Amino acid sequence: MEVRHLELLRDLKERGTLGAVAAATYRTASALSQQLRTAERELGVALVEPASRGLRLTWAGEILASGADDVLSALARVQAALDEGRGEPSGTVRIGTLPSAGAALLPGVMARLAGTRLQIALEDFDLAEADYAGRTLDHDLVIAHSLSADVPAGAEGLFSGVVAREPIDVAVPAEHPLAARASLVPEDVVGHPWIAVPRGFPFATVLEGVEAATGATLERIVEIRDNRLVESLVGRGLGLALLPRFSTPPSEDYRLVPLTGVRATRAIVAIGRHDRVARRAVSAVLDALADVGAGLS
Amino acid sequence: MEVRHLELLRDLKERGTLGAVAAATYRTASALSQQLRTAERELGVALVEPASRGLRLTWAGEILASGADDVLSALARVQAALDEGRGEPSGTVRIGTLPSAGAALLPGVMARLAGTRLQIALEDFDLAEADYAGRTLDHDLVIAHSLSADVPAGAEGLFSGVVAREPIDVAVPAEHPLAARASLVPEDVVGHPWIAVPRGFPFATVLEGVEAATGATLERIVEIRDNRLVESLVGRGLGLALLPRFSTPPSEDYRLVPLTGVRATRAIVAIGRHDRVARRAVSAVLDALADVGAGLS
DNA sequence: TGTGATGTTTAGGATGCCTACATGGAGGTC
DNA sequence: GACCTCCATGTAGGCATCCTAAACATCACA
Repeated sequence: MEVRHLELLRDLKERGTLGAVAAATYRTASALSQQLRTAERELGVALVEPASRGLRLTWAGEILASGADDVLSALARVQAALDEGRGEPSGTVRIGTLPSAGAALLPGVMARLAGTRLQIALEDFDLAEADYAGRTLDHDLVIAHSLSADVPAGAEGLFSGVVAREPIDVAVPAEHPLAARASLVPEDVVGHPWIAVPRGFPFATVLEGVEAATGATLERIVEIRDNRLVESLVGRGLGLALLPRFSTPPSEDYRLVPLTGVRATRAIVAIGRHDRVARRAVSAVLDALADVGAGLS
Repeated sequence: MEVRHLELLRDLKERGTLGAVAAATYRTASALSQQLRTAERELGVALVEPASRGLRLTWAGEILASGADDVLSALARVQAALDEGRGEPSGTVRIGTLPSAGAALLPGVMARLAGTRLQIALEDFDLAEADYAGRTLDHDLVIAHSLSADVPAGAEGLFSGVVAREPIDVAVPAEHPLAARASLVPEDVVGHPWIAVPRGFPFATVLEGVEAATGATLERIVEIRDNRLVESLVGRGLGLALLPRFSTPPSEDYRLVPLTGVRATRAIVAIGRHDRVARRAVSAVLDALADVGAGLS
């Protein structure tokens, strides 16, 4: 019963194919195949079986794969205790983030971490809510968001902590009749053209909420993912759009007006695997995130 | 952070010297010394330091040694889950026992285990209560007893489960005036010669309880450890003695009379290290022990 | 029926773990 | 103080293990 084998089975379960695990761990598929063989010989049980083009875990493989988390977390806790005793945490923390929240949070985090021995490796990606969880395979911490709950879809088994709650406002062109309003309700915004996002992407549920509340169907003139592009389209007066308050820069071309009467808030959530979050360096970054997040609202 | 190193540090902490660990794990001290060096190089911290003739753990070594239990227990739980799925447990369970409780319990346990694939390796030793805990290093399960609490002295960090509660009776020679009594109180038994046990050994606390309750000092004509020897001395009329009810055979030469008015019960307790008790084979034996123990009272 | 993706096999090289033996220091004994 | 024992450490070499590279086998899909 070796930790290496448990880890391999867990990775295999998560990444699906030997090749993917091999690439992620900088080894060859051959090495992993041999490790699986060795583990099966030592334990006397089949751990994987061929399934279509790839492999599937047997019941025994499943047991070991799910047990791996406990073992690796225990190991990570020991490492954390050691780091704790050694003083200042150090090392590189790999962060993946959705762009808007990253823009709002990470400058502050980096500033707070300047002068420490912590390094940040940053990557950004714009995904559907449910896809952020998968990126925790490649990053220690993933900054995701959730429109409906405090845990993003798909992140149920992971560590997750709400960093901030960000209102989602209606971006109104400066000359638009609604631009002077202090706040808007769903009935105000129907009948105007909208710059929307594709289904499943951020804020789509808010638009659907507006439709559900009014019974109307919004006129979606385009479907755009990138918020900068949305901003410039709104600025040119092409229509209304939804934009997150903290990460949208002020502009003379549009105004952000709060939307009430439907749920128009997203939770910005940091998610990660338990064994990685247990690292002292990672939890230090998490603290910094929470700090900066609290300062936003 | 390798499990092998954690285990080594834990063993070193428990057994005291590299040589003792080497003997217990069938390796040379040189090998272990090299392992310590490797671990220190990998972690970048000193784990041990010379102290008098041997080694002492540094603060970092202490952290890893205490973290080892969590990690090894997690591993053992995975193994147990695997065994569970595989059906019947198998393997050898090493039991150490105090002789009297072993005599009362183990025939029943062995009978219950006949026909399974479980093997029992048995050893017995007569020790002071506080010394049983140390034997869990060499046995999966140690059957000990406790006169005052439900956990034997020294076994605080270990798994422990009460298997049975055994009354300690007064063994009275058949012709003795007290032999016909249905029960005795402390006042009844002072003024008679006693066959006692050395201080710190089983039942000594009961005798001290009798003295505390009456204010008298008992006349101890001998101090004997072995219960069989005590039985024969009582049978010859040399004096009164304390004997455990379940593990003392009936005889025409003496009678066992219950003692009331002082705590005269011992808890027969199975103790073991968490990672070993997590083994499915061990917990199966534990179940059998509890079964047999429940049948005694 | 090819073509690409996937896992497996084999051989060989690098690394790591362990034993045997020699060395050095610390305590205890006469 | 000389000697002995216990304990840890250093060195050299054997052996197992883990990995890579390359060829192979299998399956799905077009």
